[in-house]
Amino acid sequence: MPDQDDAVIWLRPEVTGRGRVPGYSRAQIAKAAIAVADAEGLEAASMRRVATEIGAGPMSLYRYVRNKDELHLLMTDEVLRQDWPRWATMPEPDWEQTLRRMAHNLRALVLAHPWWAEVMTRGPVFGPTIMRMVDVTLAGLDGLGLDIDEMMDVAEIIRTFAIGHAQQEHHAARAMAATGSADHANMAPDWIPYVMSVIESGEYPYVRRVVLDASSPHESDSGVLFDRALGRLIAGIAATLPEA
Amino acid sequence: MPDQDDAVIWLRPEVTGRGRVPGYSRAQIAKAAIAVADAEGLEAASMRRVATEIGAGPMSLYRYVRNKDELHLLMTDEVLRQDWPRWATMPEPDWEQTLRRMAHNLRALVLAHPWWAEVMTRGPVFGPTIMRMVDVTLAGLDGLGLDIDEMMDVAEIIRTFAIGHAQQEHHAARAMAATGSADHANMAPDWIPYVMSVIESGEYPYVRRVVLDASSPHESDSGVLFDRALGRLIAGIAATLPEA
DNA sequence: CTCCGATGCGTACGACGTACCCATAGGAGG
DNA sequence: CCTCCTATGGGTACGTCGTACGCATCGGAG
Repeated sequence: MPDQDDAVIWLRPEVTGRGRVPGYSRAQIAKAAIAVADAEGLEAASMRRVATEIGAGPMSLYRYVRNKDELHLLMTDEVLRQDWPRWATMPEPDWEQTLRRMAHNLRALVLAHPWWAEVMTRGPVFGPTIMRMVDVTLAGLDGLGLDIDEMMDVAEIIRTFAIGHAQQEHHAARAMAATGSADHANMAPDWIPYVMSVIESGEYPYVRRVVLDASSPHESDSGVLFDRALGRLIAGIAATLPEA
Repeated sequence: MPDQDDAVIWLRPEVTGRGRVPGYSRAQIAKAAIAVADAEGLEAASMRRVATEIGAGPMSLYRYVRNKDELHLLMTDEVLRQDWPRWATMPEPDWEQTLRRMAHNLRALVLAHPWWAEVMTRGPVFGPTIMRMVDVTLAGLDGLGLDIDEMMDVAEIIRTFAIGHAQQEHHAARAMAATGSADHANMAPDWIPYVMSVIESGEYPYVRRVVLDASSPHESDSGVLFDRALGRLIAGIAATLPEA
């Protein structure tokens, strides 16, 4: 895990040494915001909500963070920082193994914190641990005859795939949980009648097959589906390496 | 392009035949909302804003759409409907060509309407044209010995990759445009000093190389980068096909 | 002890999503 | 033709949001 001092190198300095001592910490704020987002979604992690969650006034967080977007960056970096033990032993000597581990780590993060994918894909993401992750990944791709742009491109492909696929897995799992449990009527998805009308219209034969012929234990082996697709992607990358 | 009547099969019926005749149309609302989102981002396409844009009152849109989320679904489907000529001639006899065209179409849509990727990845997306797109894609994967789950999985892999990669391209292009044009000081990215501090800290050698050694015309050939990565992915899929 | 800079936070403004209600338009049935 | 009935457009209102601004207060530096 990166040093706690890394938090000093943030968009704003943690402590300045002058004036009143802060009553909260960025890590504390991030943890509270993460808890809210995990339980109720990213949009629930608002400035005011997180502030009241830690017992602070509505405007107090602005001493630690400039925007709501910066709060979300803080949360995103903190999540990765808590997961850092999985990354600390990278890169592997084998570049394929490095990419595999990176992809599986990202997938696990998205499944654990679904809002994380939203922040990671909405725009460029910065933070000390994020940068360290990029550095580790690129280090694992060094010495293959790729220049820095190509290395970054390969890393981005894996990153995009892993986060996007995991996000899709999460949505599928949620949809199945919502349709399967009719007893939990509180989260009955409102698009069910529309999907029914679609498959009854007869104009979408393949969509109909997807809905009706889907194998039930779809989620149990989603991990191996992910790994299989990842293997295909890595094999494709290996095939176009310079010294292959 | 799908029939305009397809709009009738929507989450709510377009016209009921009784009572006062509607003064607006879903297509009109969607077009206005798309214009706003293209110009100022998805979060600017609010209920009130779109309503005033078409000269309606704050609550009038709720006669055409149930939620803000449903407005975004409407926009998303309308964008695809306008792009439908590119899809109407699919599927190709060659499944690889079908996937290639699908991926390139999705990429073009994301680059033309960056907010589109956000809606497509935030949750399950429905709509008549979306369903048709899924149907066409799955039709292109029929007869390869895959069951419907595997066909859907292959399509999702390509879809996830294309949208995610295009979204990343867009962010990279925006970042480069923002840093390159210092004259347009209105959109000076606020993370520049942080990135500078990161590469000056010396702790992130590869990030430093990415920032300093990046080849300038990064965006000109981003299309071929996309196509190369897509080719890798398709080759990987082809290698694991049943009758290969 | 004094000072001064940073902190915590109250107030306030505009924008948001949307629940609720009502006047109204305009085909359907007479 | 008139009447009725239903769906429409929209006004009002409530709670929440991000955040600009200002002020009292705390506590280390001098």
